[in-house]
Amino acid sequence: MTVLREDLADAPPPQTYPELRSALLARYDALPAQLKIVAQYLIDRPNDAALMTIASLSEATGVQPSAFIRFSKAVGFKGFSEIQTILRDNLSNRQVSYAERVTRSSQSASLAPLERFTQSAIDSLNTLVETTPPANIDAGVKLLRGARQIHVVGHRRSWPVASYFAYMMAGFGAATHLFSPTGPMAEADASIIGPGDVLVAVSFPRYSEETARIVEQTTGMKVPVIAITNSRVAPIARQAQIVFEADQDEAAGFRSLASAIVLAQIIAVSYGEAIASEATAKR
Amino acid sequence: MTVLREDLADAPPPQTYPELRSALLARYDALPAQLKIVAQYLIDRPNDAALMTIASLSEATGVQPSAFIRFSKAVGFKGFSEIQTILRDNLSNRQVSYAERVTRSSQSASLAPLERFTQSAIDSLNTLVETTPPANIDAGVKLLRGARQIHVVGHRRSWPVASYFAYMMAGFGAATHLFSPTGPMAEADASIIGPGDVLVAVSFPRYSEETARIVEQTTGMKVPVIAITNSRVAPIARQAQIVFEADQDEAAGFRSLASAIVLAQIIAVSYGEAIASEATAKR
DNA sequence: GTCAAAACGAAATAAATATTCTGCTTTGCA
DNA sequence: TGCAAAGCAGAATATTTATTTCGTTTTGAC
Repeated sequence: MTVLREDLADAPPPQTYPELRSALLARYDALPAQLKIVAQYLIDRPNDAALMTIASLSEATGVQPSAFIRFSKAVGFKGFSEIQTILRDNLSNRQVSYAERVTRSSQSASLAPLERFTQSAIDSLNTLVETTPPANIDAGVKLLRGARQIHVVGHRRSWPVASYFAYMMAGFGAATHLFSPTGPMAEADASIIGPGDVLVAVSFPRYSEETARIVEQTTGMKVPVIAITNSRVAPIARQAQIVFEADQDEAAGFRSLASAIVLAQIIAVSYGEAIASEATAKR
Repeated sequence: MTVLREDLADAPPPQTYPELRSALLARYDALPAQLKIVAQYLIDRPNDAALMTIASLSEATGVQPSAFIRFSKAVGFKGFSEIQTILRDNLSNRQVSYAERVTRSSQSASLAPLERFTQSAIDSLNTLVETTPPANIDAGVKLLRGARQIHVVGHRRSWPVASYFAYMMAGFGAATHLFSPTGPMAEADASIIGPGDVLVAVSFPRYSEETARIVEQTTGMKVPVIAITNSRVAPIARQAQIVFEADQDEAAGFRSLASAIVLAQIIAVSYGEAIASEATAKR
C-alpha cells in the first residue's frame, strides 16, 4: 500500500547550506555519475556556484544543463534555483565571518601558522617570477632535451622537490633516474652517470654533502649540471651550467618549499611543451 | 561649439567595486532624485544588491526598474547588468587583492609557464588560507600529539608532500613511519599500524588505489585518519576523521603542489610549536 | 548475451529578468 | 505663468536563463 522507498526521500529538503552540504555528502555514493560531478562541484566550490548560471556551471563541469535539474530533483528540490538560493544565502552570511576573521588575525601580533606560511610562500613565489629569466628556462629545457639520460639528486628537504621533478619528467617520457634519498651508497651511484647525460641537482641549506659530492664527480666527467638552489653562491651553484634560484624568506625559521616545487613544475612542463610542439611540427 | 560637460563623462567606467563606489560618491550630489536612491542603495548594501534582481531592487527601494537602467547609463555603463557583475565579483573575491585579480584576468591562455604556474599557485594558496578552519588544524595537532606512532602515506604526485611531512615530523621528534612510495607490497605494510596510532594520508587525483586501500584497512582497525586531499568527496576523505583541503585550480592541466606542500608544513610546524610550548610550560 | 530500467544529451519550451519605448509629469528658468 | 528640458512610471519588448521533453545510450540483473 505505502510507498517503500520513503527512506530515500528526505522528508524535508535542506534549507540551509550546512544541511545541504551534509545531505550531499550522505547521498554522494548513491548518485549516478553525472550527478556526482554536480555534487562535488557544489561541495568544493559553493561560493562560485552561488553566482554562476546553469550554463556557465555546465561549461565549468562538462555536465549538461539538464543534469543540474535532474540533480536538484534527485535531492528533493523543485529545481536548481532552489539550491542556488541556499548557496546565495550562505554567501551573503559568510562575509561577516570573514571580516571578523581578518580583524581577528590582524589584531594578534603573532599570526597563526596558517597565515604566516601562506603569506611567506606567496612572497617567495612573487620573487620567483621576478628573478627567473625566461632565457634560463629555455636554456635548461634545451639541455634536458639533448640529454641521453636525466639524473636527479636531492636529499632531506630537497628530496620532495627532486622526486617531484623526476616524477613529472618521467611522465613526459624522459629517460629519468632519481638518486635514492638515503645515501651511504650515494657516492657509488654516481658511476652510472655517463657522457651525454645531464644532472639536475636540488640543494637547499643546510646543504647536503652527498649532493655536493655527486655534483663534483659529475662535473669532473664534463657532464652538465642544472642546479635548483637558493643562491648563486650555494655550493653546487658554482659548478653548475645553469642555476635556478628559488630562495624563500623564512617564516619563523622554517623555509617554504613552495617556490622550489613550483619551479620544478615550470621546468618540467616547459620541457613537456617543447616535446609536444616538436611532435606536432613533425607531423 | 563643443559639448561642455565632457568632464562628467568618465572616460573609463569603473571596473572594480572600490572604483565604482568612489565614482558614485563623487557624483551623488549631481544625480536626480530617483537615481540618488539607487546610488545610495548600491553604496549602503552592495552585497545585497549583488544578488537581487532589478525587480526586487525596485521593490526594496520604491524606484521603478527603468530608473536602474537610466542610472547605469548615467554612470557610464551599458546596462545594470554590468554594475551587478562588479558587485558580484566583489562579493566572491573580496579577499583577493585587486592587484592579483588584474594579473589573473589579464592572464591569456598563451602566457609563459613561469607566469602561469606561479599565479596559479598563488591563487591556490589564497584559497587555502580562506577555506582552512583554524579549528581543523588544532584538531589535527591534538590527534597527532596523542599518537603512539604517526604513519604517513602518499603515492605518485602526493609522494613529495607525504615525504616532506614525514621529514618535518621526524625533525620534531615524532615517532614517524613513512610508507614506501613504490608499492606492490603496500597492502602488507598496513599491518604495522596498531592501536593508538594515527595515519596521515595524502591523495590527489588521479587517486592512488593503494593509498585508498591502506586508509580502508586503517579505519577498519578504528585508527584515526587525517586526510590531505583536494576535496571532501575524495575517496579517502570519506573515512577520515579530519580532512584538509588543498585544492588548486589547474593551469594548463597541471595542478600545482604548492598549497599541499605549504599545508603539510603548516600542520607540522603547528605540531612542533605545540610540543615546544608544552615543554616550556612544564619547566 | 538480452532485456528492462535508469541515465544521459540535445534541442524545444517556458519562465524570469533586463532593457527599451512611449507618453505624462515635474523642474528650472525667463 | 509659460515653455523647454529633463525626469519619470508603466507597459511592451528583447534577452537571458531555467526547465521540460524526448530519443538515444548506458548500466545492471538475469
